[in-house]
Parts: sequence; C-alpha cells; structure tokens
Amino acid sequence: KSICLNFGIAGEQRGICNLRFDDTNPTKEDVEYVDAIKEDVAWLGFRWSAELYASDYFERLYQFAVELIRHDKAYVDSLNADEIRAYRGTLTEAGKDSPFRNRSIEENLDLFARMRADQFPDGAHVLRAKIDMASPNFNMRDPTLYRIRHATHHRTGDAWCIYPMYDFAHPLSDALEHITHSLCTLEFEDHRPLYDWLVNAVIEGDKPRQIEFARLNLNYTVMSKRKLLQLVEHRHVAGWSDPRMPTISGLRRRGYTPEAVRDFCARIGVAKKENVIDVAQLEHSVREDLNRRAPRVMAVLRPLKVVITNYPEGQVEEVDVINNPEDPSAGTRKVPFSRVLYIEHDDFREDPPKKFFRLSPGKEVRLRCAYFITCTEVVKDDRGEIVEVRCSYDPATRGGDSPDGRRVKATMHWVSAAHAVPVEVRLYDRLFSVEDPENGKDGKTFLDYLNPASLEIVSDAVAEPSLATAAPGLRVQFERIGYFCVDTDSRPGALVFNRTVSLRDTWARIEKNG
RNA sequence: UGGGGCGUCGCCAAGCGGUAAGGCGCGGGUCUUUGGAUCCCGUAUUCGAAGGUUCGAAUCCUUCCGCCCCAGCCA
Repeated sequence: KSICLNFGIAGEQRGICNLRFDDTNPTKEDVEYVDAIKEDVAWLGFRWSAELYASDYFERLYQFAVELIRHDKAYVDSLNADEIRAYRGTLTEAGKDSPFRNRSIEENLDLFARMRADQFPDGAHVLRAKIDMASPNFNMRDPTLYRIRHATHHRTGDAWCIYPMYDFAHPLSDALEHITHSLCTLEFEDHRPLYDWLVNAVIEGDKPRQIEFARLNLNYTVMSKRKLLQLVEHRHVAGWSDPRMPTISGLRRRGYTPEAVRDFCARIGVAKKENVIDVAQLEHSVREDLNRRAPRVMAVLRPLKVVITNYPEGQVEEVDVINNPEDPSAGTRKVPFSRVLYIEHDDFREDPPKKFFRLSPGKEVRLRCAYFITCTEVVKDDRGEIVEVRCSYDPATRGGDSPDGRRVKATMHWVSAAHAVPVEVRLYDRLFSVEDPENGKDGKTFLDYLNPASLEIVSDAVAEPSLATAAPGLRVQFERIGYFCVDTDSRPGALVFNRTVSLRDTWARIEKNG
C-alpha cells in the first residue's frame, strides 16, 4: 500500500520517488531484506529515481549532531538505559532532567567526538536532544539521537561505532534529499513534532514534511512483520514467499499480478481511519484482472472416468477450443477428444438434488467445445463407489451445438484420458481461521488460529496436453474451478499449480442456501 | 487518568453549510458453449450520541461516548 501510494503520488504529480533504506541500526540485519525489497518494488512495476541508504549520510548526520551540540540543543548523557527510562516520567508525570543535561558545550563536543572515536563501550553514553523533559509528548522528552553500537554494518562495515536513531536520521535524510512529502503510518504521528524540531534546528530553506496515513490490515491475515517472521522461523510456512504469505513475493508466487495488486491498493483508498479490508476485495481485483487475461484450460482435479460407448474405439479427433471468451484475439487451440475421458467427480451425481444441472443418469450435458453426451450407465466397485460413468454422444453436436436447437443446462470441462497430463495442484485456504488473528483472545496467540487445512495437495489431477510445456509463472484459468499459476519454485520436471483464487461457485451457493 | 489521532451502509470510502458519490460484499434478474464473466436493478430519510447555531448541518459550536497509538540506547 505504501509503495503504491508513494510511487503513485510521485507519478501523478510528475515528481520523483526515491527508494531509501533507513539502515540506522546495524544489529537489525537489513542485508537479506534489501534485495528482496528492491525486487518486490520492481515487480510491482515501479521505478525509483535514486537508491539511497541512511548510511550514505552518516558523516553528514554526524556533522548535524555536532551542530546541535554547538547550539546547545543536544548533550551527551551518561545515564544507562534503565535510568533514562526512569527519568522519562510516565503518562501523567513529567520527566526529570538528567544530571548530565547541563554539561558544557565543550565537554559535550569532546565526549561525542570520543564516542565516535571508539573510546567507550556500548551503552556508556548516548547523545540526546535537549528539548523538554516535561513535554506531554514522550518523543520530546530529550529523545536519544545517537547510541554506541559496536557492530558491523552491512554497508559501512566497522567505520562507525555510533549510529543515529531513526528519529534523528529520517527527517534530516529527507531534508538532504529535498523530499517534499514524507509519508508514513499513523503510529508516527507523535513523532512529527520531533521531526519538525530537528528540521527547523538544522535545515535552512525548503523543509520536508511528514504526513501520516492508516496502514493496511486484511481480515483472516497477519500483517505484523514480527509475527510473519515467526511463521517462517517455526516452519509453519515454507518461507517468506510461501504462497499463503501476505508478502509481495508470496502473492507473486501465488499467481497475483502486479496490476491486480496495484488495482487493489487504488481501490481501498487512503485515509487516517484504522481499517480492516475484506480479503474479498483483494480477491476481486485478482479475479477481474485474471479473467481478462488468463487463458482457459481444461483440467480435472478429481477425475471420474467417462466412457463414450458409441464413440469408435481408438479414434482421436482434435476439437477447437476457445482460449479466452473475454479476449477473442486469444484464438483457439486443438484439444484431443477420444472414447475415454475424465470429468470432475463433482460434476456427476447419481441422485441429483434439485437444481443440479450437471451430469446424472439420463441427463444430457455439453462437453465444452466437443459434444453433447447423455449418461446411460453408472459403474460401481464392490464398495459401491462410482468408478466409471458410461455415456452416449450425439455426433451431430460436434463443437458443442445441436443442429436441432436442443439445449442443455450444463457445460462441463473434460480431459481425454489417453492424452491427460498429470499435474500436482495446490489448493490454498486462508492461513488463519479467524477474522482477526493478530489479536488473540482468551490467552490465545495468532498461532492458535493457524488453519491446518490452509494447504491441500491434490495429486491425482490431470490436465489437457497443452499444459505439458507450461512455463513457471504461467497463469491460467482451469475452467469452472479457478485461476492457477505454475509454481516458480517447484522440483524440476514437476508440473505444480498454485491456486491463485477460486472462481465464484454459484452451485456452492445454491447448495448452501437451498 | 497526560498527549496524539479516529468515528459516514456488513467492509472500505467520497463529502468540508445547501439537503448522503463510488467500490467490495450481499440479494434479485438478464444473458451465456465456464451455474464463471458480462449487463441491469436493489441494498444509509441518515452520517458515534445528545444538545445548540442556522431558512438549511454529516459538514459550525458544546458536552458526552467509543476505538487506536505513545513511556526502545527498534523502525
């Protein structure tokens, strides 16, 4: 949402948007995420003007800090972390000045230089802004600007042992880049006074300003990075790009298109109200996009054998099948038809309920782009399970139309048994079973709400032969089932499809509502 | 309880003194060689509540209620 917002506004205003990593804390292992973030932003279709890092400004930020000290607006505090917390006060009580608050400018300059020169251990001192310990806003109670951290930074190595805080680096980095609008989420509203204080203290001329908006929340979904990290670390999912993850890489692997994600972000709007978007909204954007562009293909998840008794043994004919009814320019393809076929098990009912239009004994239906068939016999095994359905076909209906104007109420997808390509299909359900998994109730944590059925692997599925050469990343629509994407990360030689999103199943609704 | 924000249809969201846009969802219908899609129609006499100002208020004023964020040497 933030990526689309920032690049979107820059684009609309004919401005530019930089990609900056606020890598102010060397212990937070930013490295592994930098490339992933760049890849994700690029995949979404945005191009940044400059690739920058807060660490690029370490020297200049240091000079800004020195300048603050010279103006008596910052000081070195030698209290430890616990003491600083104790001095900070509470929601209703003002804080107290640190005993080190009135060190001379010279002493502060000297100490700060020695902090940089690696003369103190971690935690010995910090640099603090000298603002107001009685401010009702905690961020103004002499916030920490620099801390000593003997850690190797992924870009500056061991050049520094003091590192600026985000609150210090962010506004000043914005100013250095001549940022006009610095967009961030609501929880930083309380930081804005500090942002402005710093900018006003050291920046001349045009000043950046911070504007906050409400972050995105989705129901049935966990968005907290901390919690998603747990899912990855505890192997509840296969990684950050697991198709069930609400990450860009997860959505990508699942088969979402950048256009769909951007459309979603445009539709949900931007405001300051806390919100929980219905995932149906996201699914709508994907369906709309994929409906327009995904080629149709026939596949059967749970095959039921159908024998066309009056179709010549050994005969094979190629029928023309339309690739995408939403896009005539997509053309047609040839699909082999023969005496033995597979249809979806769900598409046959021996005792059809009311309003069930698909195949049942004596009923005539259309095999898409092929023929009308009528069920003549049901074959069962010893246990009474239906193992085969025998039908007759009407040779006059080739292509799927009856010359006598006879109509059927159902059109079904099918696959020729002899030509079927085995595929593995992964069906995903919501990772969490409750609308609001982030906030556990009754002592439960989000992990207690994990949906054990979030991944179902269907291994008996078969598809029409055209899919044999499907490339990873290819998105298709399995007729009447849903949109699928060839997995980009599966074993060589295996044809694995991730279900992106299912088609709306009206029959399910009829069954449910009676 | 100090401070900062926010409250308009089930979920989002326009509106900013002139008499409640739109989207998702849902319901109904049309059409259909996907029971998909398409297309049509319906979905808030009311804007957290109560007072007040005004010819006129979701929009202004007052009070109240509810929800979120803040006491990292995290971002």
